[in-house]
Amino acid sequence: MNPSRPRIPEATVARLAVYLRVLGGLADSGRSSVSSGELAGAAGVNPAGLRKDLSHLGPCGVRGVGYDVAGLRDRIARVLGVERSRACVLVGLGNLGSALADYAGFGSRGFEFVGLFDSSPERIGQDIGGRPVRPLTELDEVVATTSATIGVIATPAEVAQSVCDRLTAAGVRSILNFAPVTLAAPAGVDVRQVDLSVELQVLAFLDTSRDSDDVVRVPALGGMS
Amino acid sequence: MNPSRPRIPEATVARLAVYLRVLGGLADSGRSSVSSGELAGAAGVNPAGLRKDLSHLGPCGVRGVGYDVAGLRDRIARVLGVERSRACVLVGLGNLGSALADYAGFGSRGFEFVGLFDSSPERIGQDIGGRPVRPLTELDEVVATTSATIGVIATPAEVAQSVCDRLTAAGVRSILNFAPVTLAAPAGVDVRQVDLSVELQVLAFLDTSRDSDDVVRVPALGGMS
DNA sequence: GCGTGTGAAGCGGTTCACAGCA
DNA sequence: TGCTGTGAACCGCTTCACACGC
Repeated sequence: MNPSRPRIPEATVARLAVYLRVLGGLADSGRSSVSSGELAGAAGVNPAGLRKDLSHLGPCGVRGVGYDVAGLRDRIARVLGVERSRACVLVGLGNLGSALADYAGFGSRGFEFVGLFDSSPERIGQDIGGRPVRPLTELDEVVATTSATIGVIATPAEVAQSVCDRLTAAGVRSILNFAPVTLAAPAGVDVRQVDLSVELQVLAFLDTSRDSDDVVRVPALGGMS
Repeated sequence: MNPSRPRIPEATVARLAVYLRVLGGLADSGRSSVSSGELAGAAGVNPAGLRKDLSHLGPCGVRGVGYDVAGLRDRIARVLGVERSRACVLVGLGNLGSALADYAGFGSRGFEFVGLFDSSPERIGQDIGGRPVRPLTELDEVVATTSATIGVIATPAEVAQSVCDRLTAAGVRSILNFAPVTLAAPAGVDVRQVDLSVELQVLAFLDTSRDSDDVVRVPALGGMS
């Protein structure tokens, strides 16, 4: 009865979030319909792959025509669970944490920071993005009263694991971790890791191997006829 | 003759960067040797998978013993191309860009920001992380004189594509993009996308589907003997 | 004996080609 | 005719099991 039960591959879920962003832009500019080809182009993927992704939601287009922009957007939002705003807590308000707290993009995409936490006395009480920074001791209370299920860690690496422990103890079930450490969390808690250095190092590798390849680069290019 | 020529899978490259981080920590704490099991545990992966990953670099352990911490670390660093510091430029010094420019972790992991750029007059001239913010007009010159091949985009979405165009025109070959848009770049230029909203939305999905699954959750748990 | 290195099997995701419907 | 929806082939990564070497 529920078409999303048979499980959606995680790779597809990540792309659905991208489609959602593109569809939002199209809707804002007044478009009412798109083809898989156009949508795929804007999202940077293969049209057939996009249709396969959408097929996990059940039929949602019109053959020979395309997809209804607003309808598809709402459907994806519902599947992702961001059709209404979700409560998040953020721990660690250094440069990165402050940037996240201040980032307007989250609010418009279905996330609201209902609690900002730090352990440093000089940060507590500050206002960031219109919300006060609280001491970590209030974490349990805030998570309980707001029913927040998502936590974001933007602390130094050394304390990230202990923050993770406190978040899970407080009832948070999903964690986005920016600290450069691999976190251990109880079963049933999802942890996603964003490591900025890893991203740069992958780029560095592609960069280096591209350079080495240049030596053997195909010289085939003698005019085109 | 070069063991890394047969191409290393990108998934493996990303994990190599994680191993590198873990090995750095082990070396700092004085450890001289590790087994695949221990290293895999600390990196959050399967031991057999770790050995398979390392096999792409050619034999680099001692059978029956394990891996030499410093030796493996240096070898991975060389393969990734971060054995010496690499020059990067950063465009966009809002909250996120400033956080990145200020992040000490990059310096210790083989990256140096040799140029910070913004188009906003009130940001130009500011010092962030000990470096001055310059106008975008100086981009070509800085890229040329420093031979920077990596660029980081932390601008608003609206201008990200034009910044991407300028970076590639200036000679940058690898781009890390934080703006929530899909960039189009010439062939031969690698673009990696980090979209914070996408990460949160994937978490939201896992969160929602976990909740639905709870209804059918295994009640098997009747003491442990 | 122990832990690395690796061929082989297994699995999931991507691509293709075409059937189906407006 | 045009574009969606999808079964099937294809490809690459992950996992397993075991041979190899200290």
